[in-house]
Amino acid sequence: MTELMLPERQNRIRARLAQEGRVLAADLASEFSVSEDTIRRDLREMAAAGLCERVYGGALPVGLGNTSLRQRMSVAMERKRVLAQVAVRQIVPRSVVFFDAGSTHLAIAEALPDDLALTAVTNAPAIAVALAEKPRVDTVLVGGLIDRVAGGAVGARAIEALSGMRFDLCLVGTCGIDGEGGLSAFGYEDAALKQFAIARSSRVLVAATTEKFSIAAPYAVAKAAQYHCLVVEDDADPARLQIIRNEGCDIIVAARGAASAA
Amino acid sequence: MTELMLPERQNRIRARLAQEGRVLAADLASEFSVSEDTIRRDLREMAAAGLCERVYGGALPVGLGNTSLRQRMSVAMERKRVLAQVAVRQIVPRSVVFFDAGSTHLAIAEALPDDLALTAVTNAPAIAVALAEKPRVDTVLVGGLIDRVAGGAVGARAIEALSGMRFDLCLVGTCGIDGEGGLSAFGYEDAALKQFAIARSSRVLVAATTEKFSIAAPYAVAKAAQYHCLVVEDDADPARLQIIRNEGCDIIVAARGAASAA
DNA sequence: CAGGATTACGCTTAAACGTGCATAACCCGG
DNA sequence: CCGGGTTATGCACGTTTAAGCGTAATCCTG
Repeated sequence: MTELMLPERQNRIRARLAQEGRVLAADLASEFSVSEDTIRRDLREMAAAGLCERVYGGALPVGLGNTSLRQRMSVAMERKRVLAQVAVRQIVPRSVVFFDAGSTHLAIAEALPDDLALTAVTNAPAIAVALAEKPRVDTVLVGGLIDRVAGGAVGARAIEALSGMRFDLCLVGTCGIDGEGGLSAFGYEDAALKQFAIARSSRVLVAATTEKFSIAAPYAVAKAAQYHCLVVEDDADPARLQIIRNEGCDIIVAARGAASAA
Repeated sequence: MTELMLPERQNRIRARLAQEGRVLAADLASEFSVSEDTIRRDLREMAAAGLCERVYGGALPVGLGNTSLRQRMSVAMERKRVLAQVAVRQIVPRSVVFFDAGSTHLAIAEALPDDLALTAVTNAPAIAVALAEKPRVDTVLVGGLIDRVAGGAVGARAIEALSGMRFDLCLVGTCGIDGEGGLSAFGYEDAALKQFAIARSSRVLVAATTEKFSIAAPYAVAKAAQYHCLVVEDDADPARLQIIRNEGCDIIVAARGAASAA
């Protein structure tokens, strides 16, 4: 077997993932005649780029049931709940709020108090289910083809459905935040929908767990200047927050335990 | 059987849970060639993540987050699962299927086998969430204002979204069945949506628990001649079934215990 | 209420892991 | 041609993880 260049190797790994539904680090190492270390590095990179999901012993393709929202819900749930507690206070009664898909927003939907009257619009079925529990919330579902990874409807139909609406507040999710506070997403259509929702909202709020700061996703969604409020955890890097604050964003730090604002 | 990685194993357990309604630790251990201890660990983790309910000897599925739907689920949960097992066999691979809102259809969505490829269209967020767990199902969400009672989107926007589609199979719910097999619904808009979906489907299947035969809902949806197949429980009144059969419907009786049919 | 089945818990082992570092290949501006 | 810088890779190290085993506690059943 002729020696492969790095991108070739990663492409082959992707192909095998798609074809066989899984890859083992040891297999790949012997197949490509490289050390398992190298393979692990590849898999780590690919996972960071959203091309696969890292598991012990190898990797699995994204969205094979393992990336269900419910699964993501189970990781860092506690942290997301803390963010949600704070974010909920930013919602003014009787306003029209867009809930973007995402586990953090699911936590926010669950955290809504029972006496809060609201018109909620969402493209994520799981969020719609959570909202149905809230007696005073009218829920509008945005239809379209469901993106497994995003966990919500995206694409032309979803955009079309949004085009007749305006929101008082947009809760937009992000897959990664760069140094200047720029948001990015893993999916092309997902990114487009987020941009569209932002453009139709008078106020935009982003809630992000700390790990989002070390993830770079391929598709840009918005710069810091385009959203108004960022809710972060108390272990976020203050230097980076200051940069974003300088762009004109309000930053709310959700302290664990006592959820107080700054 | 090739050795499975941890997330794969847990996914399979989930699949079996959804499909068979329960799992036994001992069975899973021998099936996956791991110790029961490992299986118990899996089940414990899954239970902690809210993916199943731990019981002595194995685990049971846990309903989705929706309370009202969940309540309805738990009432006739077991009966609906039996209906679902039978109804699933009526779904031909690679077809386009409309799932009307309703707890019975939620049970059907959960009962879909993992290897069934399908395009599913639904107006119920809870069903969309269940479908998202199925790796080979493309899910299209029908948007609109959510009707709390029906548990799905209804009204003008939902109708509009449906108007560009045609279905190979329509799983339509009913609130009541009258003496001649006529279907009825509690909601005006809900009834309209059902009629619209039926009109756009080449085949229509109704799954109804026995209590539906003694309920009369205010809005008529369809007569027996308009649907092709009715799945009922084994305690349904044969005389009434015969009347409906005379209208030209196939009737499939789902026997409890042995869910075997042609 | 006794006995077998099932379970949680702590411990152990081997595999897989991430990291830091060294090496070698390559690129590119002098 | 040459020397600094970058990149891909492999290796050694200590760490983490998954899974099995033994034991004692717990649960069902008759």
